[in-house]
Amino acid sequence: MPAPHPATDPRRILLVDADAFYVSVARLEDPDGAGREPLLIVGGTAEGRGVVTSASYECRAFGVRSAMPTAQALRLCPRAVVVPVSREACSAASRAIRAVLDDFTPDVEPASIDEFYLDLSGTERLHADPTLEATARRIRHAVHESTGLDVSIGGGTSRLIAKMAAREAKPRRAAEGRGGVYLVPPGEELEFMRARPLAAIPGIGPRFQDRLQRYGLRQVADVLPRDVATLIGWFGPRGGRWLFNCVRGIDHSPVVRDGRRKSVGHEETFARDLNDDDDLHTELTRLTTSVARDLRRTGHRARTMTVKLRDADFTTRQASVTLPEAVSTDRILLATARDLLARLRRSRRAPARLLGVTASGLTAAGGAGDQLPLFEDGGSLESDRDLALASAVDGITQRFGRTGVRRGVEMRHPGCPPSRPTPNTDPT
DNA sequence: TCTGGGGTCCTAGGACCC
DNA sequence: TCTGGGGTCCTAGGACCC
Repeated sequence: MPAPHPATDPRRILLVDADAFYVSVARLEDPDGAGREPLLIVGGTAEGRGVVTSASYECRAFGVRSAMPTAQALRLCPRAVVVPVSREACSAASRAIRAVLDDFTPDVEPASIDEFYLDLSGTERLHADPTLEATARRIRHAVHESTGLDVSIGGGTSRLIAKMAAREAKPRRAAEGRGGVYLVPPGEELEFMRARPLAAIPGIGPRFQDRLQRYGLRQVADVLPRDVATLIGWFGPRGGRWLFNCVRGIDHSPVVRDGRRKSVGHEETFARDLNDDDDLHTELTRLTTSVARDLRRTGHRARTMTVKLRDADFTTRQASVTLPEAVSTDRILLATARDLLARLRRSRRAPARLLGVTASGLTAAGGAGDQLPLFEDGGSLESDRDLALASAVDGITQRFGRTGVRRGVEMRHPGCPPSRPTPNTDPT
């Protein structure tokens, strides 16, 4: 088989994107409840501060969109039913889709929980399909057979084109049923792009749209007549060049198999703002131990910790610190998080609506660079005892659930219920 | 309308080193 | 005593995506 010729053979990229993913998973999980409800919203509750994670196509007909406050969504569509969906079920569904895609090419890159890029370049003979479209249809069928989920597939010579094409493949209305396949043939990228608004390009959000409009640019067609120098003058070397290529459908970024995870974090918006240091401390402990557990479960250590605080007025601040070595035990992570929270509270004391903890600068536990002797006496931040304790706690948590082990700080207040303000959003 | 939770990537300034 | 420039790391903030 002749090797593919990058200079002459166009790439064959697909974006496989699940339709109404969270709603579909909720329906599969509860066929007799959510499964029978056409007007379905996954997301926060009406009383709470939640937003819509995903809405059924029937709900979208009322103007309901994801990221919209749930209260607003219910005003638009009062008969909608709001349900939660478990994070585990969504992860399992995502893995199940991934497993099907792996049968078609080794080059699968997850872009989010419900989106995957595939590079099918050079697989023509392998699949023996007459066209890329035929392969895409087989993929849709295989995913549905195996998972019960519907996907829409966009395709073309780059990730950018595949992504934008996928939108064209989506079902517009519930009546149209399942999504489909939309491919942009090689050579027709410019024509495909020309007809679209700039806002449709991934990476052009509200802020960039504002800047573009200041120069009278709303449509791809408005940008096409401008030369690179002009665009660089307006949007800087990076932004200008990027935009120049984008509007022509040019994107050379590769599909990368299994990009390494860069960070692990958890955050929570409280049902009511918290201003008491003990309350915040309790929440910080809960979030940090949970991050630590995920870190160990996924075989990571982290060098950088970040604590995020959103004040009642929605001002969001963060503090971070990089440790001399990568760590993964509760003791060090908790001590670090506490320092960071104290720093944020010192600079401004306002009721908090959200607290978040993120670990980044990840390294594989036991991998190269892990546990370098840092101090002259050969000591390190975490003792063997810390590590043994952490793994014992993980064992207990796994067997008895998260209530099996509680931190001392939670037990210090016997009068309080187990310190967990009811999360008002769905657990995804 | 009153704004979730999971992420990635980029920028800019300052520290520090050569 | 004053002065350069490049590279890397760290921190804070922000845009963006699903």
